[in-house]
Amino acid sequence: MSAATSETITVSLPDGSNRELPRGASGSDLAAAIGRRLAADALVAVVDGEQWDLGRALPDGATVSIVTTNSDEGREVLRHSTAHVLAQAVLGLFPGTKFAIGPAIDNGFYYDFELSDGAAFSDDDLDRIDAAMRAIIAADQAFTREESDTSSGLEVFADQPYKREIIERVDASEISGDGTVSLYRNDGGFVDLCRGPHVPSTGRLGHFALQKVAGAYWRGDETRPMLQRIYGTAWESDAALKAHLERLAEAEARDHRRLASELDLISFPEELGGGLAVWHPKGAMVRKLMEDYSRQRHEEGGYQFVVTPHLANGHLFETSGHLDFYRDGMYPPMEMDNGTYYPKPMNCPMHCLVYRSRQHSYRELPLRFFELGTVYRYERSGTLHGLMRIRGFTQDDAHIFCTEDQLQDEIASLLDFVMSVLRAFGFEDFTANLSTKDPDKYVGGDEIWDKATGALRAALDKYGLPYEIKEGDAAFYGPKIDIDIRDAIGRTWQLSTIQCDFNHPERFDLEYVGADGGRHRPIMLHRALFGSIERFFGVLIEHYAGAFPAWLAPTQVRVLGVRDDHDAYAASVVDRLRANGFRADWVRAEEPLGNRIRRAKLDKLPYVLVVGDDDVANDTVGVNPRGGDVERDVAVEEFVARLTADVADHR
RNA sequence: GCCCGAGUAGCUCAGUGGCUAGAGCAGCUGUCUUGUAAACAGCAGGUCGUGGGUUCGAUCCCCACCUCGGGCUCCA
Repeated sequence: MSAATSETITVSLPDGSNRELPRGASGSDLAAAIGRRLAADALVAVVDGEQWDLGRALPDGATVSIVTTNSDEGREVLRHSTAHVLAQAVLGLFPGTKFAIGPAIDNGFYYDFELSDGAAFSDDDLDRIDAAMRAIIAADQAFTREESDTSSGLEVFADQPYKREIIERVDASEISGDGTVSLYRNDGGFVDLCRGPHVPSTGRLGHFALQKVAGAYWRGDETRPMLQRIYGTAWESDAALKAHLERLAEAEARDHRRLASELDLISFPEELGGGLAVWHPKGAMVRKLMEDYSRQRHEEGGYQFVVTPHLANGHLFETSGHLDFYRDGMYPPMEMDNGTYYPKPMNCPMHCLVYRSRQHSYRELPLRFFELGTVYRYERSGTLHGLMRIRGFTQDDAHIFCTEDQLQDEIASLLDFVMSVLRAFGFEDFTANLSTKDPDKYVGGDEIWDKATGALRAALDKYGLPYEIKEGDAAFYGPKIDIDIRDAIGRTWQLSTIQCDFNHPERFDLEYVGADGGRHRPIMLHRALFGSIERFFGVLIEHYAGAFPAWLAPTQVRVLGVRDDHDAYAASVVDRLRANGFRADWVRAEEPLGNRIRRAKLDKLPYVLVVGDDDVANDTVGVNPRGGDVERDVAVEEFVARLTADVADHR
């Protein structure tokens, strides 16, 4: 490092080089010294790992990098500053509004407000606010940071109870602890309490869209006031904004509720009650195929099938602890002549009863029980969402009983099994979370926790699955792995879970007889793979945009005669396809061929076969595959071979 | 549960304090005999979410309820 003089400072840059600057130079000055492009794109500086406004003077000897618009960090700053402009616009248009917090979130930002007299924003208001924001941005107002002690901060926000509450919390050392808060002032008299940093001036913003208004509790706490939240999205360029809005439109087009209705898969009849679905023939066929595959894999994987009822006497859930820990998620009890019964919210207690029905030897462990078990959980009405959050659903639930020595191998093979099945359904991109012990709330000894957590981690490492560790996030009864998949348009869904349980074996007094002749406690593993069949089906619909691969498609092939005198041949082709185990149908030639093809395409069938004079003569078909080119004069046997290969390869 | 929004034909949606509430698609009946994403004609289809109120008169205005949709961790 070169020596700094009283007139200069030296900072080091991310590439390891040093740069000398006049004393008092700011992040902006540094960016300008490096290059004009950088100066134009610069938003904030990162000084010794902390984000600073560009205008702050850099300290001598600091490590500094410049955050530009085209980075996640840069977009976060853009969004935060846009939220700030939103607040300025709202306070200008709605005098007397109390404002709360306005952070950047994934892909956007929000700001929470309380309008006077408990009023709410309308869609028209959003348009007015949008216009006011654009005026503030056009004025290119500078964001000016100032630090103040908490007492003067409280004065500045004398009529802003939410800001005061935040300051008081800062004062209580919950956030910064040094007794100061930072304010940002814009031209035009707007001042916000804000940790910062912000872009240098509002002119750097502008590629934003306000999206929706929603209610949100202050601090997410339903005992506190309901605020009006405005959501928006902001990007570094109009092109990026447009791309994001197109992604949202694509997600909407794939919405499983819309596709399930269009493709006649399932419905949610009002008469049935909220959060309950009926499966129509086509949806039920896909479900059957999912279940068939699941059962086949479990059978091959050494699982034993068990079946348990939907109701149980309350004593069972006292033993399992569900009535103590999970009562809010359970359906209300039914009083019956010999006790109080509950619909089951989970299958594990029943599987413990199966285990306990007789004595077990260490020689039979690990024991793997599997059930497609339907459970009922009370979800609050506002949280229900299509198939993704539902009140009655079927888990592909396995419980594995093993010895402590088997834990490591069992978890490793379990993870292999889960991943292999998920891949069979067309998912390729996975991440995992490893949840570890909450030191304030757990059962079982530290030694077994360490061992189990180590086994989970080793399995993830061995498989090469990227994972994050969620410290203290485990349930009280044991550590767990959750597996997220990434779908065709980049969204992630949490599906599978592998959980260690040191509690149930204790509560149900489960035992096995060891080689030493003594009684020992097995360890229990919970494993859901699809999670819920309903939810997994919803994810599949969205992943494939309703166009199921041939092995899952409710109808794989539709055969269409060109004229009605080809119908008999079409029917005979269908018979041959069915004889080969395929799901095929044909449609009478009453309407023009083009229209019948169109309907088959709208139904997203993998194959349409068209048969005419040539085909009748030569025992061939014209193959029109989904998303491919038409091919004429394909021998029926040849087509059967292709479809067989598609199904075998899960295409 | 709470805030906001919505509920009109099987689906997607127009529409109005006042004659008999409309369209497209789907459905049904005919006609057409078709070679790769929309043939033609006709018919039928509605307690305008449910209940109450205001009114001479309500699908429309008011109230309640039901259902659906968006949101309710992201820390100034």
